[in-house]
Amino acid sequence: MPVTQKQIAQKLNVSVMTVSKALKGHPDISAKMRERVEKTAAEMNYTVNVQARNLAQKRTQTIGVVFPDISEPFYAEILRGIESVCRKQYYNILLADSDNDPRLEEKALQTLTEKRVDGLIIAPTEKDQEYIAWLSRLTIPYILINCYSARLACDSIYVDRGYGAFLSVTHLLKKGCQEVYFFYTFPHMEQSQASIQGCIKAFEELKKPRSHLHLIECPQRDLELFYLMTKEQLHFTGRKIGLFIWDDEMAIGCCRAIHELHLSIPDQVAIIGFDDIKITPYLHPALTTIHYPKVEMGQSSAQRLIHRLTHPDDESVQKTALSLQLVEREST
Amino acid sequence: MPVTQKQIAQKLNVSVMTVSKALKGHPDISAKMRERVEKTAAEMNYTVNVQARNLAQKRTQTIGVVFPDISEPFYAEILRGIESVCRKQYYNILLADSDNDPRLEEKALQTLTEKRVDGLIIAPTEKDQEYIAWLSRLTIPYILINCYSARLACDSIYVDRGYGAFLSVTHLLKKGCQEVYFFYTFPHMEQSQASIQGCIKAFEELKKPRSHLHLIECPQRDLELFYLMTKEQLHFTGRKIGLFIWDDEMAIGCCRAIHELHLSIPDQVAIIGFDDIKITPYLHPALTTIHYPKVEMGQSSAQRLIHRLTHPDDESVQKTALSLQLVEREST
DNA sequence: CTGGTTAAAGTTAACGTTAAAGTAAAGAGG
DNA sequence: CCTCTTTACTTTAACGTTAACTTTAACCAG
Repeated sequence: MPVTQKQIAQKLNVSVMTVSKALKGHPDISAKMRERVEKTAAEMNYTVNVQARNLAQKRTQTIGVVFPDISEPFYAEILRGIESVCRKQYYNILLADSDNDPRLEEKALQTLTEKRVDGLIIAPTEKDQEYIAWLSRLTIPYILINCYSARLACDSIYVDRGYGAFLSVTHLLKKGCQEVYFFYTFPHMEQSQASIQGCIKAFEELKKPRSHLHLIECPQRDLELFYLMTKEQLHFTGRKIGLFIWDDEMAIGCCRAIHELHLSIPDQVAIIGFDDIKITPYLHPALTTIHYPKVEMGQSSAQRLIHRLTHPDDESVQKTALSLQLVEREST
Repeated sequence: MPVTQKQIAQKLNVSVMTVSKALKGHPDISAKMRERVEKTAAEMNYTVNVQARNLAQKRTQTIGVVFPDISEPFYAEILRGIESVCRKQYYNILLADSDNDPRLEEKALQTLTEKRVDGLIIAPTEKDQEYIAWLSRLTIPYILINCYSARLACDSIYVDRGYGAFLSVTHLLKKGCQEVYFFYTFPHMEQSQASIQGCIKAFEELKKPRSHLHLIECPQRDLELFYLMTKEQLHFTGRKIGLFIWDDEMAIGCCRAIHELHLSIPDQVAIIGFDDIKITPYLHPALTTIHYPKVEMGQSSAQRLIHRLTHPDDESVQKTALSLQLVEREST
């Protein structure tokens, strides 16, 4: 069993309060006494019991982060952004993985609430009515990231995926692609629908026939699935093909399929991803992609949340869109 | 402020204890009363304060996990293994990232200790004398993974990287490579030294001249660095080159360099990675690698730790080596 | 030497929950 | 009808820490 302040106090024949005050450098305590306490605490291998402290102080100095899948390099980079801000402001992070499952996400939110985190940063998996109702039941400040919903009146930080799609498809068309395929997933998310609209808008602005835009819905975000769907759906007829893929990781699977179909990148097939994860410049061919400001998104969300925590009276709702940029590499 | 049992009790005009017992289905409480309490709790949006409960129960039902870098797909897969076991046994996970920095690792251990996790699973960054001393000060059960040290008398689960290196280099030599390069990092780790010995052993067994084995030490585990080092160190003289790279992710950087040097894989350069992360089959060319039992490592460590927690009297020390396997793909 | 200030402790109660022991009323057995 | 058990709840105390208040003794100006 871990050592407590009480045990230190008994050993030194002082009160528990003296120990508590000494350990946090309270001016009530004389230098001599403080040193004695510190020395004994070190000898006895004392560490505070954060849970007891939190209970007494009625705050945890911790924020909860809920991601669909931490193992995606994409979320890992957002997390770095959050972490760097939290570290400076002495906040701890409690991370929960929803595994892309709305039910697990609710459970994660439940768990974090029970641990009494001071606030939440959530990258939601889904946003149906029920989920929104659940969110509104939260009594602590929270911020949604990587998600946009007009229906939700809460702080959120997102990118305009529709605009990203527009950029991508415009780029593909300008590169001479005559058939454009958009491989997407999460069909129920507003962002997916916005992406589709972005693709269509690009076709309209460049006055290309809509029939050359192929929208391919992948039921799951899975490497093998994107690989198989590409192999199945792609038909090369001599007309240059443009591929816009939901994200960079899935694009790796699609590239594989293109190679196995013996099509050349970027001559016969141009391909563009989304996110700009770290390995994209090293892939063969290096992947053209839409740069997603991941670290910035993490930092902004943490800053905003901490602001909310330290200014509970500020009730304004802030929706921030971060900007996207096309990064041209070898695959287009 | 969150609702407490006290507030529920007041509303129902019963004692706090009745509420507490009712909420956990204690047989002392009548069905009627339990339903009333449950209903009111739901209405008032009550959630337990886990910290208070942990304090009272003197255990957290939580294990701490310390990884050098969660964003590596490698650790993400180990984590999945840990998670699946913990979920079944009703343990929570508290994750900490040491960012490959021994000082941050100590801090992470400190934080987890303060949060009073019941036990720890640690993938250590470094293992100098000071670190070992620090570990021995821990008063809770812990398990080291992905690390082997003869000097440490504690539970550990690891793979024999030396044997992996032996497998790899033997494979490269049998594929006709005449010059073999081993790109490695973390030179102070016992595993790195073991790998070097494994390479040498392969050369000896196949009676190849040691001078054709090139050991390249990369000061950091970084994609750009491995890419640059490959470009700088590789000299193709017509003799087939074999590359054995510290891990799959770094191998992606090396592949990039090989392409830029206009060398063909696997004809002029064969390359083999380590870990078998998810994307390797989809890379172009698909990467030959050593399969690392990541999920199994996670599961075993969690099982072992939970065993230690539930059988505090069992003082045996268990060192488990998991087996490695070569997965041949297109790059060799 | 008095009254007031200050330094350096100590006391009390609280945070939200639970374990353990206690109690009152109802039901059972002889 | 009296004891004995059982049911259903209540009381008390504890977990480890801290906030807020109180005490004690020393110090110092007038």
